Amino acid sequence: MFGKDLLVRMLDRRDTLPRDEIALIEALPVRPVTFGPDEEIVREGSRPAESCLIANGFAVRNQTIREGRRQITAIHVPGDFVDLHSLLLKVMDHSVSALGSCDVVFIRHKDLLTAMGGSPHLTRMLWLSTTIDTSIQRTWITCLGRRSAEQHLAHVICELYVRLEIVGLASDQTFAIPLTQAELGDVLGLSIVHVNRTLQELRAKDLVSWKDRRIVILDFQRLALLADFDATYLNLFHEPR
Amino acid sequence: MFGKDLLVRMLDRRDTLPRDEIALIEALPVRPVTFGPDEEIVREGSRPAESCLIANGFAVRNQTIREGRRQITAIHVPGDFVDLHSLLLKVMDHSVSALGSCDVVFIRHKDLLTAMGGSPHLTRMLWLSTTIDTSIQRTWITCLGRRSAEQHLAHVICELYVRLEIVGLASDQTFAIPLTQAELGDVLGLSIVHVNRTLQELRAKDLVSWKDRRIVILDFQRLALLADFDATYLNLFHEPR
DNA sequence: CTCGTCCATTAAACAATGTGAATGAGCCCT
DNA sequence: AGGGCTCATTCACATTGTTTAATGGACGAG
Repeated sequence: MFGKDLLVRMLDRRDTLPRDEIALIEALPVRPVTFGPDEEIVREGSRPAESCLIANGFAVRNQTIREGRRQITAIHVPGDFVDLHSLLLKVMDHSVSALGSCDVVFIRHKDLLTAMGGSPHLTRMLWLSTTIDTSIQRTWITCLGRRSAEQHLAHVICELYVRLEIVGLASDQTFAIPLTQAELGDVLGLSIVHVNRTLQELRAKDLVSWKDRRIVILDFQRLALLADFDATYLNLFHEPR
Repeated sequence: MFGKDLLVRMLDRRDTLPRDEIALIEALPVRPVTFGPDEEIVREGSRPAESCLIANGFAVRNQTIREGRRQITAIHVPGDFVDLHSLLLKVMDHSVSALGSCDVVFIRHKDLLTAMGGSPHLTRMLWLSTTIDTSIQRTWITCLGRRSAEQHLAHVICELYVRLEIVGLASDQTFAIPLTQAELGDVLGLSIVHVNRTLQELRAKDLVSWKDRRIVILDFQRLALLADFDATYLNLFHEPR
């Protein structure tokens, strides 16, 4: 529990985790904390001695720039080891904050190092989880740079659906996520007004419905085609790593 | 040599590499290959059994989208372990190609695993190198999403200068890089025409000169201020990792 | 030398996106 | 019921960026 089961599920989707490695993860001491909407989980500029794993709810990473504007560089779902990289980066160059109410568990770097010390494969699996994050970010770069606002939004919706499905939080073409249009703008790099316009376009084409924090994908196939969505980057292959 | 000295230099800038770990790196068998301009080093969709390190020259990662358009998601300089992540990702979701003439060395995954097997710290240092890539990508996302074309271009120039300085390829506010305006457009997510306009703006402000594949930064301080450039994300801190 | 090619540059029309302001729906608080 | 909030929506207009096309310089091949 405490989200560690979801982490195992997320990793096990990519390569079988042997019993002893699962045991190492389950044995990690955790410090559970619940954050309210918009509360800061990890502060920019801080030097964390622990990493946090999402047990329930959502979190975003954001970089702030001058004049209070910000860009969300990642959306994290339950099972994501949000700032595992702080283990290596030491100083946070961005912050992590809760999207809606969010339960996380903190795990000390010290304990992580101990657990990984005896298991090169477990180390690689955790490394893999950061690598998948990177892969997602590459795709976001492409969406930001070379796709239209409409394609980009469609792409984000497809991605969230697939990622949430892995941890059992999406099915039947629908999922819940507490994302306002303003926050969506910070994800897409668009103004609120344009997010709204873009959302209308997808609605007009009967591709999605987005209401009361719940998204329904009316035609995944057409949505994915419009977005040019190809799930390869999510690394859903189960194989030796 | 073969670029491994640069890799060591790049890592050693972040945490002292003990002699035995340097020896492990130096002992890695390499397969050197030289690529011509625009040649593909790693192909999208392939399943590499080796990772490549840049010894000399530059390489870019790019994702292609419909109609031959593309987005460059990273620029790699000598010393960069370009597709170290293929060790874990297995299937490439993007390609890597040479920018100008580029010498790389390929290192078998098998040999990397062996070298890392006995050294958790070396493993972390290599992991760190992929994590720095991620950090750079996060910053690119922010540039794409929330900064003006002018700021974005200025930011890229500042970043390249700092990164090249580490490996001794930039000094006195100048460095050479074989990047055409079309390619720059694929980095910034802009049209060629707009890249040109944006470059003119920086020239008009006497911030940079960009001619014959050589960039001269006329006023780093003002350029960094304009770009809102903060080098924290490049992790230039030397400390235990 | 001359042709062809690559690259940088410019112009003008057009499309995409941002800004600022106003409105209304829903909801919590009292 | 009323007030004050957040959020979604819409409008008019400003700004930024794209597209297409044309031009000229540099350079290598023949």
